[in-house]
Amino acid sequence: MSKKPASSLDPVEALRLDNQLCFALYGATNRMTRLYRPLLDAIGLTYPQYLAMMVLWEQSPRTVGALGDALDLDSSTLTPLLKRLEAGGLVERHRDPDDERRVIVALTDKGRALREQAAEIPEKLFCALDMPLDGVITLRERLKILAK
Amino acid sequence: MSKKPASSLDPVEALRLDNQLCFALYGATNRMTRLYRPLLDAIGLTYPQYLAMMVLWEQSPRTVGALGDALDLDSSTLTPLLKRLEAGGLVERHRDPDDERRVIVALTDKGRALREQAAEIPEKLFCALDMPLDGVITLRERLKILAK
DNA sequence: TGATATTAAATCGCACACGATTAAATCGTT
DNA sequence: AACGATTTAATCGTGTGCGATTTAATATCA
Repeated sequence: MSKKPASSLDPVEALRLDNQLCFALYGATNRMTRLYRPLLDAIGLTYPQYLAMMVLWEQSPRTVGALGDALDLDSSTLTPLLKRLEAGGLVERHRDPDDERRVIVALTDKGRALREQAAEIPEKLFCALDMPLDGVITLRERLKILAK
Repeated sequence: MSKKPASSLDPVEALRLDNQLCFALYGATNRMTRLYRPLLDAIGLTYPQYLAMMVLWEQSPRTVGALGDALDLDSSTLTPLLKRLEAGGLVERHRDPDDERRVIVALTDKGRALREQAAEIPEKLFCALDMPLDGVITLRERLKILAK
């Protein structure tokens, strides 16, 4: 029973894959994306597009910057994503007349209507997760701390 | 105090961003990547490349398929990544003589040597995380369950 | 044996992420 | 007003992820 504590400075042990939080996070993210894919395919969204739509369903219109703050993404990622949502008729983009540097993103009727079709997704995903609710909540809260 | 339980079927509440495990996971993964970046830049690896190298430091050689099982990635992602590691002189790739369908990936001396430089990364990252050790361990174990 | 099925990796196309740079608009200070 | 600094998106290049297809090698079984 001479097992060293998990805070061991032993570099070999420290590098083992099983010990890595990063790897657990990576695997969990991969699985989450796979679980969402069939549900999101049905409404024609990718996973990041779905997250962006959730932000907009909470509040629209929003500037690209405000969207980026909510999603922790910058314009180099968001601009092409939003152009695809625009091409799909879900959002409109136009410069803010009060400050031409800003671009305002607003849901279209079609974008708002999509919310109804998306409404069943969280419940379906929870079932697919097959994890007790309190486990999900604990995990989510710890992840929020990690995400700062 | 009439707050509904978190398992509520109310679609509006269910879709709220704050309630989404997927979003917490997304944010945590983003932050983790940002924390790793400066550490990995110093040894010339990207985050997925670092994960692949960890798998190889545990056991080399391995086939592309075995690497994919460990990382939960398929050849369409791994092949280009491995070619970049090969271009950097960290691994060698060659067909398995016993089964020409397989490709064997093996660390080079340079690839093995990199392990020493990477040895300090987990400790540095743990410090950057600023989360108590038991919190990290609990989180990691719950994520492993999620990743199945 | 020989036709067919299966397996393993590579290839291709699309959609992120993100660092670095660019371009335009606004702000701040004098 | 004027000019440099800052802010905001967009653009560009590199590196993932992954579904779908392709190619080559091996396995299966009539």
